[in-house]
Amino acid sequence: METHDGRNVSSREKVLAAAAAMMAENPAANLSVRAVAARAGVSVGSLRFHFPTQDALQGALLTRIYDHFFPEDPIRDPALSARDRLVACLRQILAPTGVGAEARKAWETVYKAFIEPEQTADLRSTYAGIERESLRRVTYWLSIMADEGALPRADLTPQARFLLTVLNGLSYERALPSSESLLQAETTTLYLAADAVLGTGRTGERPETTSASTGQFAGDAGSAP
Amino acid sequence: METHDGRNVSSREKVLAAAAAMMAENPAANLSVRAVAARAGVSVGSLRFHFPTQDALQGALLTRIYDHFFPEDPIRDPALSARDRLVACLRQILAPTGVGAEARKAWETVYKAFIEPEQTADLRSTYAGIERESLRRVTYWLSIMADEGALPRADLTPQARFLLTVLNGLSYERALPSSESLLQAETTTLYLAADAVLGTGRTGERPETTSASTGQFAGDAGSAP
DNA sequence: CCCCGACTAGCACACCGTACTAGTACGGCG
DNA sequence: CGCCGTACTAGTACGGTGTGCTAGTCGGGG
Repeated sequence: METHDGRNVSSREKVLAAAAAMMAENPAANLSVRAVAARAGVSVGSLRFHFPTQDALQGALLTRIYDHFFPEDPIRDPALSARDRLVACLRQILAPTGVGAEARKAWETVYKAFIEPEQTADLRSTYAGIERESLRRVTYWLSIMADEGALPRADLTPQARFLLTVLNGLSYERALPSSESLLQAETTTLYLAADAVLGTGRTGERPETTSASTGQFAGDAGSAP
Repeated sequence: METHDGRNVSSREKVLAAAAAMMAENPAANLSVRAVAARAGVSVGSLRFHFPTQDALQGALLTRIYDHFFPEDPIRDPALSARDRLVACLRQILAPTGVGAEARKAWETVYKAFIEPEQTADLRSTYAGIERESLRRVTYWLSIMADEGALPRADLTPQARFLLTVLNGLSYERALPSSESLLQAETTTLYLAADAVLGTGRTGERPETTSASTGQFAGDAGSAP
């Protein structure tokens, strides 16, 4: 916690860890400046120094989560419930999108590649390949969960397509100028989508069951001191 | 106008009118208690008396506006089931997107308006207004269905946001070169999304005592009344 | 008559995000 | 060595939000 030793791990990291932990305990929690600062044991001034705006905090937290949420495919992780695993996997797809300017850059690429140019048969087939690849990946995850009985063994394509649509919407919203906190909205939406496919968690239910999953990465981040 | 004549038209109506006017002038405007009260020429206390919570104000305003502008919203069609009505309403939002080249054109507009240019505060607020408008509309639909008991009465924002994300994903996919039959996939996805928020369509489908009293708003500043 | 309920006004409170200032530790430089 | 600039922290202040509480006004019915 020294002010200026070689590693400035002190405050910035503590804040991030605290915020992650709070998110883990309750995804709907309000990550207010003071709450996070208190939890991290730093002052709001320090927090503001490292994260000049609330958006910055949320952005950093978002990238942190997606960065090392899980290095490899968490689909088989036995420590996680089905819906947590599914959400983690979906986040894997969402991760390369990035946030903020990065997300906009990604969308520029997509736009110039597939939407702006003339729609030739060649272009179509190229995109069809990409789409099929994502679809295959999601379907693979779903099939594993179907094996576990988490959802009925039937044609999983509609569900997979549905999830892909949600992911498309989310990445789209990442590129748009959203003034509101992306973090919570995105998490909630992901769990809603997972529940829709898995049949778990009726509407009114709170997603507090996620503490297991997010808690893991939170502990990872906060283990510094 | 008098305080207590037969009709209490005085304050309640003035507040509603003021709020509607403010929203008409600037959809991105923040309908804060004090701003609306000042505009209406009443005190925040009076406003609070008629609309005990901000949600109540927004709800009343929402019904008023949409009843006036969209009298034949399919949301009221008694011949349709809840999920059919919801899907029909969602299609209303999706409709202006168009399909094929038209959808790409629409997307180009959005791209050049909100993603490509520099992200100024002005741009942000403009988009925030649009987003909030859509969110309001969807929330309105959901609130009606909540009145019917089709889904638990709680904070409908997450669900509405979820549906908007799905719509965003769908309109995005309309712009992309998709070789397969868009219509069927879209319909399936829409119904999956509707089922996700309504809780219908699942194999088990237990009516289940909705945990209405859940303090699902632990995140809501923690000030539980 | 007086009292009661509908209504109004206004302030107080807790919380939010952000700006700003004072103070402290450290490294480099004359 | 002393000095200064940089990095960082703490604390406070300001304007904003939604909500609760209390005192006060009005009109009509016991």
